[in-house]
Amino acid sequence: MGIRERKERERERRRQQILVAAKRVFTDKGFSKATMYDIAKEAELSQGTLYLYFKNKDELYSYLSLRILQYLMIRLEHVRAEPVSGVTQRLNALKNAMYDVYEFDPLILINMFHMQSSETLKKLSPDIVDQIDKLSRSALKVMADIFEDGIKNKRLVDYKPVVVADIFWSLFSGIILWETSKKMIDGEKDFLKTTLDTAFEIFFRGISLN
Amino acid sequence: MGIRERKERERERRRQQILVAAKRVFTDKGFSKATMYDIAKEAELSQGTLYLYFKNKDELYSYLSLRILQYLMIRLEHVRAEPVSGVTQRLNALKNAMYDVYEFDPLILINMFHMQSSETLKKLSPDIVDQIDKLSRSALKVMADIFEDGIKNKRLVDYKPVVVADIFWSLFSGIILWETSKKMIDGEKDFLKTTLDTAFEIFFRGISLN
Amino acid sequence: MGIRERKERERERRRQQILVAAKRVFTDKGFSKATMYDIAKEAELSQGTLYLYFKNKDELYSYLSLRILQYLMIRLEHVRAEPVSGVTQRLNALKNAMYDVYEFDPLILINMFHMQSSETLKKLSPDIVDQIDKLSRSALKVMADIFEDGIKNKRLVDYKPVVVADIFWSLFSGIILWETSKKMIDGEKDFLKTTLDTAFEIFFRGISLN
Amino acid sequence: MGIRERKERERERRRQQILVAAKRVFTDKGFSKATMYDIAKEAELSQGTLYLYFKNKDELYSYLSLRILQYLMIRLEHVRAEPVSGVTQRLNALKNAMYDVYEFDPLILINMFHMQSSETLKKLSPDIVDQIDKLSRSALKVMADIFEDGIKNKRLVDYKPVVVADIFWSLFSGIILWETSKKMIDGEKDFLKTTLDTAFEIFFRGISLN
DNA sequence: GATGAATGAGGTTTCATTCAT
DNA sequence: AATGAATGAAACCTCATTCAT
Repeated sequence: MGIRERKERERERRRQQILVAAKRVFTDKGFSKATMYDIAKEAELSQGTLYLYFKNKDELYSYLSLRILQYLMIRLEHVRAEPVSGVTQRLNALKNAMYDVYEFDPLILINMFHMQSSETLKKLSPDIVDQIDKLSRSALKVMADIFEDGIKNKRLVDYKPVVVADIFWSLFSGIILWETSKKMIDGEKDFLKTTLDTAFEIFFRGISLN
Repeated sequence: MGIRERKERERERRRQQILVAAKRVFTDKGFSKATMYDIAKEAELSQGTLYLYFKNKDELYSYLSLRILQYLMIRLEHVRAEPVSGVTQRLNALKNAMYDVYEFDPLILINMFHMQSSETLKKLSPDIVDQIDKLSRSALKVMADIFEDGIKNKRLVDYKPVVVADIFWSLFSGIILWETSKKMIDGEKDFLKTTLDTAFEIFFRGISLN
Repeated sequence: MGIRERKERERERRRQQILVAAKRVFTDKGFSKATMYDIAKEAELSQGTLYLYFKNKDELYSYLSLRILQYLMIRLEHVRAEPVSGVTQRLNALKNAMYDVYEFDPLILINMFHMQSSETLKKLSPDIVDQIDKLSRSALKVMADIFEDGIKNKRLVDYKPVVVADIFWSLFSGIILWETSKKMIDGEKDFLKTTLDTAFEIFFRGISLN
Repeated sequence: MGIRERKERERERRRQQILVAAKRVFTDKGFSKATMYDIAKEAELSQGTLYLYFKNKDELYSYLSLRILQYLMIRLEHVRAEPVSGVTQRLNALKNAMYDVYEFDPLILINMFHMQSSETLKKLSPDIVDQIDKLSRSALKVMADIFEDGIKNKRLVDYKPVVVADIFWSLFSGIILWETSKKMIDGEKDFLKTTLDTAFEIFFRGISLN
């Protein structure tokens, strides 16, 4: 391994260290109440160092969204790559993938929508906006492909695959957001997993033929 | 009408005027980038005046959530109050109610989740936290009642009504959030209504017997 | 006097108060070592208040240049307005005007050239760049007019009036800069006035016929 | 050549390399907006290395002034060393020397005055302050000598030679500063050379007898 | 000698909130 | 009741300088 490569790897490790710290802090306090100082402290680095790895607070933040999308993509590829089996198994695999995504970062989705303000988007480097755009498209595409399979095999209702994928993803994130919100407000017990289970069941019934 | 009452009414009018302005500004810039100055200007009032009607920025903000919940509640009551008819009609009425809520304030849901940060909740007066809590419970309750009806009549699958209501609400807000987000990022055309239609169809298929 | 007018006047007074403080601080420390905190303290205001009157540090700074140009302009108008007399008297009046400008703000010229970095110019509002531009043109114009008079009357050498004015102004500011610099470096006594006297004498001899 | 000497020479070469880069950067951005990183990049060295050759930013900066003074000194010595000729030829030679100085570094004079802030001077090592002091004195001395010659020969007006030299230098740097400044602000064409010509002509007329 | 990642003090700037009018 | 100038704490961010490699 060349020296240059080692450096690059070291740099990547640092970025991850910062992202992990940032995730904790953002999750805990939300975007606007979290300060760069908090994140630096959590990462056991100085504030200045954060700026060596991320252009500004907004950009650091968006890399978190990117990260969860990347993880989602990896899991979805996995589902797609599995030896072809029946629709039922595939939908099941899809469900499990979503559970994993949730485990990977149960709270970040809450803040993920912070990015939508166009004011915020303007400050991001086009590169990252582009990446986020591409990744979410790809992820949706993979999901759509899975549904399309089922539709072609006359196992699923003939909706547009892209729309079904959109709804699937909306349902998933909507539940996480809402259940988390309820928990925050009245400290209820964590019914999320059960709710998610039921939701998937309803959804799959809803798109299945017979 | 007593003088006291007139004053109270006047005061309420002012509050609404501020809330309308705040909605526009928050929707446009997101919570953290919106300033009290922006809101004051939009409301054609001074910054100081805002504080005569709302304790602080967080509280002003949460009244917006309260407002949409109140509207939701009004529409739901309406659905419940309708002369009892078949499940299909009631689900249809429910669907229409949701469209109305969306028309009433298509974007505020995006920011509504800002509130969930427990740091934010701490700064709100207990009174408003309480109101939000009550209202969302009631709204969910009405929805649950509607589903329960169908379940009792053996027209709907025997899930827990509360859970079905939760999922229904999550699906609705998830789609709004996601579709809006897509539109922001790549300026796609507005497919929201169609997606929402399909989503409701799938959902209703999913919970229906036969 | 209307209330609006009074407010405007009050606002102008505040601006001047800040400019006076800023002049002292910039003169004392130079542009980059002077902080907004220093200026605020000197003006007995808070840092935030400075930003109510000036967009940023660079802009606050440039208003100082504007101020000296305005004073220069006033004095020059005075010279031009004087009942027409011989060239000698007018040049003398011009000389005195320059002495006054020097008294008005003996050190600010040192820093005035800070502005020239195009990086700095970019951050200024076009309005102020425009004003500075116009004022310095006008001032140069008045000087050129005076020289033109003498040239037409065959009392001065036939150089282009604009160029003569440029040289006159350069000589003046060059001497102030250089003498101040010498004083700073080796604390020599203040020969500026004498040097300025001799310089003007040489210059006037240099442009006079016979 | 001993090894020690070779090392010293190598070290000197490096210093010059840094100074050349620094000149470019300072000229481009002005003192305070230029960063050590910018300079290092321009010099194709690392930031740390700069500190092996110069104590700090201020010191690096002042060596640039030193450098132009050194060049000025070399050219002036040349003028003085020329086989004695008439005053006219000598003044002409002096004029050409100044043109050369201007060619050597047309913009650095703008920033040269940054140094005058006493706050800046305090941070410089006494050594360099001393050198700058000595060099500028010597340069002025050579100029004064030339003028003294003319005065003794009854060709120039009997002003104090030192003062005449001061004025000459002020005129020169004043014009460079002012013309550069005008060019920056309104992008006018480069009349500097012409203006400089006229200025010298006026100055020489002004100090000449008859 | 050279590097450049890391530091952290300190700068500029913002903005929720207050309070005299 | 309404104002809006003023505050000042605290945020983001920069950058000269250091030091382990």
